[in-house]
Amino acid sequence: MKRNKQERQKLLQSTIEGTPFITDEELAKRFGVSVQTIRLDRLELSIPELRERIKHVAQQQLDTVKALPLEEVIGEMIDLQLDEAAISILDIQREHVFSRTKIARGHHLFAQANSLAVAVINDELALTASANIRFTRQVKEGERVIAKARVVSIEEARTTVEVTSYVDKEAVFSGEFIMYRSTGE
Amino acid sequence: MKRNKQERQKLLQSTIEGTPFITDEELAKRFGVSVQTIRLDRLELSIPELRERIKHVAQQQLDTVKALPLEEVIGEMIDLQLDEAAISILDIQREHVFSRTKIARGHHLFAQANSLAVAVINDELALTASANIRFTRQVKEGERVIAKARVVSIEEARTTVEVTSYVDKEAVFSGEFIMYRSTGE
DNA sequence: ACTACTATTAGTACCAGCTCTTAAAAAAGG
DNA sequence: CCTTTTTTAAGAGCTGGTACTAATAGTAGT
Repeated sequence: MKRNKQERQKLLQSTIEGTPFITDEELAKRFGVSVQTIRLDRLELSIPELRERIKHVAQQQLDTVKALPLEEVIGEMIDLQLDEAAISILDIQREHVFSRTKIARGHHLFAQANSLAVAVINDELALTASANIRFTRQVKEGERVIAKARVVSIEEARTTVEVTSYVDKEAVFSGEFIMYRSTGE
Repeated sequence: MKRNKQERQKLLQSTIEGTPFITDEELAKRFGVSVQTIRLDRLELSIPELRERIKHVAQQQLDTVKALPLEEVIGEMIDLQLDEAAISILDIQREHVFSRTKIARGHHLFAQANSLAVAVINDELALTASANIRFTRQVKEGERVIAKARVVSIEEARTTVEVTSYVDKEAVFSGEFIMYRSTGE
């Protein structure tokens, strides 16, 4: 049953990926084989033992806890002149793309632009009222998106912000954001 | 040496908090006491053992990773008729709102609508080409947003999808998404 | 000095969840 | 049938502990 082994190992891999906190014993029960077989499989697939897996996950947490401020701004703000202009950078990583095509999902580019539009407003409250956006080129995993926001008009309670995002000087996204603002409330 | 004990326990607490991946043995060396003393201290301070500590940290990581937008669809899909219509639900929680005002950030509503527009397309590849959106009412933490997508026209390589999102039958967001589609590639 | 008490250390048995090794049984293929 | 692959078993050893018992050191009270 060569087939069975291969299939089991594939399943094993994805099972452990999905639920890394699983012991060999539980896996053995789930697949209807002995614990030894599971261990052989892990050996062949170079999957570390439970404790190592847990440690690894925890290590990531320790590493990223300080890097992830659950930001108000999506991407890294590198320039900000209130009511005038702002620039932010977003590195497209695995979590931003469709797993199949590796193309960035639109809402991440939107999020970067939108949060930049919010940040550039020099007021207590800034909310997006409407937006008109275009995705002009696909962005792939690994690319760095630079979003540039420019305030084009300030009216009573509305501000218009234009955001264009680039990868290597090439425009990939552009949008006009009508922002609602109010000092009170 | 009552004092010494108290001081050691305080130090122990902060040491473990700072570097949770430390064994009792290492701690014993660091404080110049026996391993048993460290264990007594942990017992008195209700500090769990190394493995439990690692597990705890990892568990947090796993929780946040799974809560983050790793999903292909933002929100929970509750109805899907390909190339026709789709409905999804998104509960607005703390991570979706501005911490100060508790108002949902626009890009989350956009993300829900956009990913719904992508999902309703019956094709290999579906990308947002452009969108025209309006935020018609603020959405607050705790509210449930129901997004309804409707395919309005299918052309050569473009499909137009209209998405309107509601909270309690009241429209909070609406958008027209021009989607690029292609069976090949 | 004797006693009481706390703090520390030591030692033993046990546990989960493994690794590593040797070996035998079972299944599949030629 | 024999060979090879796959699976299972059995045993020793490891880490980092828990739980429990007991001995020892130090300190204070009377």
